[in-house]
Amino acid sequence: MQNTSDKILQAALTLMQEKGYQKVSIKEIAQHAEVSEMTVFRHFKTKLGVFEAAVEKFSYIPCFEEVFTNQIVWDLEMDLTLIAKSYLNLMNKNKPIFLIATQERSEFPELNEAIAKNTRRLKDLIVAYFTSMQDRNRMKETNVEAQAIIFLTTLYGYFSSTSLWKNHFLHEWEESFLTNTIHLFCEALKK
Amino acid sequence: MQNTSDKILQAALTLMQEKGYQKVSIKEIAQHAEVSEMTVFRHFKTKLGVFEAAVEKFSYIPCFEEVFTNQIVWDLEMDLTLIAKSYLNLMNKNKPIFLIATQERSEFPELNEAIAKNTRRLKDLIVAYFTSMQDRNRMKETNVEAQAIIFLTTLYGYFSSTSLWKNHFLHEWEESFLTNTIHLFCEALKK
DNA sequence: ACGGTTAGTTAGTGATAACTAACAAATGGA
DNA sequence: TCCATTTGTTAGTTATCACTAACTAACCGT
Repeated sequence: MQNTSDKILQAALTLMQEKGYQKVSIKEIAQHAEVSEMTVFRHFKTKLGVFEAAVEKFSYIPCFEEVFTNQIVWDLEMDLTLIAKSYLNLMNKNKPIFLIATQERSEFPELNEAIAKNTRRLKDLIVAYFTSMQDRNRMKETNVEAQAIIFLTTLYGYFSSTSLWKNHFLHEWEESFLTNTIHLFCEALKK
Repeated sequence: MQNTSDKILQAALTLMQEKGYQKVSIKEIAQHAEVSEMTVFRHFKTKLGVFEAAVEKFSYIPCFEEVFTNQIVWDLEMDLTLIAKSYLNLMNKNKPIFLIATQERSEFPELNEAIAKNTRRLKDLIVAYFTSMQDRNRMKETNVEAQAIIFLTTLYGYFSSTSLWKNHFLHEWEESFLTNTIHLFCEALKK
């Protein structure tokens, strides 16, 4: 069983990813956490305090470097699968924060930065990987940065549309999207 | 010069796409439109009324069918460019509504539906196009629906990330993203 | 059993915002 | 010039919400 603070933060995050920061009231959070309103203020002083503590507690910073140094096997299809899963794992663990960030762009622009920073790091690692694959003569000579960006953008599009929108065109394709996408990239880039 | 109603709707849309529906006050809209608060209520009765009128006035429904029947030349690269531009044109014209929709998912879920419907229509047209290209022996035999979905998801990822986030990994690649993406798809799918 | 920490209750404050009412000023066509 | 429509002004109502204060009840280790 979790303690009072955790119950509050969990409730806050759950409600805010649905409705956004602004539209969730302290009263609502308290009810959802089954504590009194006063308890929330005693633990976190302000509503902003609740929010910041929740973000702090639930944000996930991955270690991509470990993946790239230990799990790469220099087979384009297998490695792209690994990379895609690493990215989606990052985004899924940060999904509540991502969802709040989209609803509070103007109020908390720094929220996005936390996620974007990780994505940029991953992009650089993919660029390095592609370059190395070209050196090993297993990938066509193309602009590696462009390919890395397109790959990440596709994954972002997949994550974003499935997270944000229920009735998207991806409907019923969620399982096979990844394998089809990686197959496409391999067709285009493999040597 | 536009009339009073138009000035109000324009101001409302401009402010709401930045800050969301909830966080924009009637007072703010009135000031931005250079009218009095009362004028806003007299024209649209409620805040929701302002919003609905703005959405009505500024939503854009494209005619993809015209594009597909008249402008297709059965060259994969040229046609994908055309299709991509049609999609981005749709999304850009509906950008204000898209931006509000992302900030008000829970409050106005039907907003997304308006855009999603067009996207699904476009997807079906792309599937038909790909099928026809296979019949003409100009495209590899693959699952056309998967390819159509991946193509649209990539374009959606591009549009979404550039619209929502300032400091994304796409930075500085915005112009050449399209040509690189289309080139990738042609490499993978052309026969 | 005592004392300190933690939580609940209740009442209230101040700010904001949607919306109303009543009246006055400006505008513009016949 | 007169009338009708549109707009501005001001004052007020109602509701919500973040946040405070003061007191009380339960819990828990020593």
